[in-house]
Amino acid sequence: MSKVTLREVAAHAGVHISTVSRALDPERGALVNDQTRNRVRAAADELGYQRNAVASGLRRGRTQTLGVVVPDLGNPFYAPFMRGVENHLEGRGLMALMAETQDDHGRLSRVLDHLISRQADAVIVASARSGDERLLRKAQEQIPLVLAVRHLPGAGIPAVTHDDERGGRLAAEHLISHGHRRVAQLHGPRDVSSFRGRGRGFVDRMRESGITVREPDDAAGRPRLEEGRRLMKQLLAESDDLPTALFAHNDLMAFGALQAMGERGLSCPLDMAIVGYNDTPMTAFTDPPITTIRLPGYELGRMAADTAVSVVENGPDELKVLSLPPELVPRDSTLRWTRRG
Amino acid sequence: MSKVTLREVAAHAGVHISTVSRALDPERGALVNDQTRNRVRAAADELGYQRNAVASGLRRGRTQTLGVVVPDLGNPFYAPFMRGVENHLEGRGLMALMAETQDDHGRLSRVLDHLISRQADAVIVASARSGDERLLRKAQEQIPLVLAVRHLPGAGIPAVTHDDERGGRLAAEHLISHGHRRVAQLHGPRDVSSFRGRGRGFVDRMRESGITVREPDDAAGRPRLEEGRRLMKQLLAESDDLPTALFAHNDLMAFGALQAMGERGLSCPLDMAIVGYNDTPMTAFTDPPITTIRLPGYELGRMAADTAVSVVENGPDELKVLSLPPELVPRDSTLRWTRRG
DNA sequence: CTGTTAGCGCCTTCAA
DNA sequence: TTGAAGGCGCTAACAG
Repeated sequence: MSKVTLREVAAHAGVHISTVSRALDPERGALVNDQTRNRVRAAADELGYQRNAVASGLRRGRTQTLGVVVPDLGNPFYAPFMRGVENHLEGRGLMALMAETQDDHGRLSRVLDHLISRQADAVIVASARSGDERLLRKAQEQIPLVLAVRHLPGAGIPAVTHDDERGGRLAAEHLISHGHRRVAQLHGPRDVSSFRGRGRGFVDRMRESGITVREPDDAAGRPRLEEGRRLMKQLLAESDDLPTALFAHNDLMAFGALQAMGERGLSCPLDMAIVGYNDTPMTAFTDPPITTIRLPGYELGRMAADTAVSVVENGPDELKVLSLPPELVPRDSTLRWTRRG
Repeated sequence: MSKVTLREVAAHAGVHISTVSRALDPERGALVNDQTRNRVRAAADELGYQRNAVASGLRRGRTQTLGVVVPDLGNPFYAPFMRGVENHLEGRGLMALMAETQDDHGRLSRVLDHLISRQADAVIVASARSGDERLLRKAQEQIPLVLAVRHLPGAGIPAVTHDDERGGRLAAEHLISHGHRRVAQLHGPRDVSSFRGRGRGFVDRMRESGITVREPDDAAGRPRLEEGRRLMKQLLAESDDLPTALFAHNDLMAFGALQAMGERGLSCPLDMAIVGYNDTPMTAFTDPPITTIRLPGYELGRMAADTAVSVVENGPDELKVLSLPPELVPRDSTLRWTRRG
């Protein structure tokens, strides 16, 4: 493997290694005589020198590395998110260390320890849940943190999130305007602020129109397809007086609900309309295409990365909290009902 | 930030720092007296010591880091792949540095340089294309490489791939058995071995049954939805004598083809049957659900990570090349045609 | 079993 | 503008 170090380059160029170090660093290159610098660069090129970022990181105390922690890489929402992060880092000489928590507190703890040990310059945490506050605050003493997607209000950590409550209201308004009065929701895990926000917004807006939102006894343990299916089955079993519309707290749960309906011989939107959340790419292609609230993953990723970088460079800003607005994307899963109603 | 180093722990425990280093390393812990070790551990816990992995990496020449390079994080196929990698590393104390190439040669080159500079212990390359051989061979002199998903036969690099040619044959057999005799394919980028394999297998098998495979003049520049749509439009425009079945080289292109059909008022599978490739999760939910060839992303990710780890630990094995078998997943996009035919 | 010594490769004073 | 020296935090070889 490569053993070309500053020493070899220095010998080759006939200068001291500290001169090479300076000449090869864009920031300090100006401190070196033009001729010398060219000579050094030529030598470096010829020998195929590549700076050892580990040694550099140790000395400088900066590793040019960001940790990115997501709950579930299997959730298609996080692909654009990671992409947004990566695209923002690429070209800046930074790279992302990736980790998944499976919404497990212990795992989050281990991941953070790991990232601290590796001296990541900052960590983007997209998997925060209530109950993680203490852990995160403690971690923050060791390493700059930026929350993304899921907020943790009051924890004093900068965040790049999304107005979930407004999203819930949008879903409610859409259904109300389509004439629905018997509605239900499949609630995502209650220890995640995003789902609480969605639920609150939806219920509040419905209540303003005098409508009570039904829910299965359970909330989802994980915001995944199987849980959506399970809850929907429960809902369908609970009564014959079925709701005419459903708000699922994310698209995966909406798919699960769709499956459960299919298994019972019910069709969407005729028997029940469905609104999902996230605008996962696949919602446009399902049968029927699903009306959903757009949560801009790519943009959130970019902004989270941007915030993290600026926190590293300028120190923790005055607790920056950004929130992107939701947007309703109407599709066929809420379409036809009006024709009947 | 944390400044607890071995020195502090040593002082606290009243021993030399090298003893602390030994006591805290599971591998060398046995070399230390039990009492001493306990004392050291207690001190470390009390002070909240966390080993500096950067310093350790510099000294040991091992960073416990793997690079993972994929072509496109937006392609849903790579989510399970990355997940497989991550899950295999988690628990082993390794982490993945993630990068995307967008199928761009220059970008791959930069990414590899970066990973070399960061002293990753090995790199999993899932974005190899013909034309990258020289680059990759050169990189391999500096850092162990493992190819995943896309093979580069003859480059002398260990690989964890999939039998694409067999997959293409499976697609052909399925269509033949459904009575199709006029068939076309949407070819993925020709500089990627996987697509060449799929194309070859499909065409060969069809030829064995005396069937000529039609293709639009172009191949896809990128294996993405828009390209699938574009090619399909081209195919539909080229003649009135439309094929009765289509093989798209991946699911995204199949979606694009489906869109193009919809825009022309054609329906699948009645007007044309479609077979995709990858078994992306969403293929089960589209309208119609798409028959596809399963490419096991999660398993490939795990195996690639496993291979990379073993290459790091045991040195480059005798050019290990693993290949997982494909499997046809029949769904509705090829269903009804038989009822007519 | 524990301490001493000598770096890993780089960057940053400080001096010349 | 360049060189010399010291050390980031850790570990490996050698002594004792």
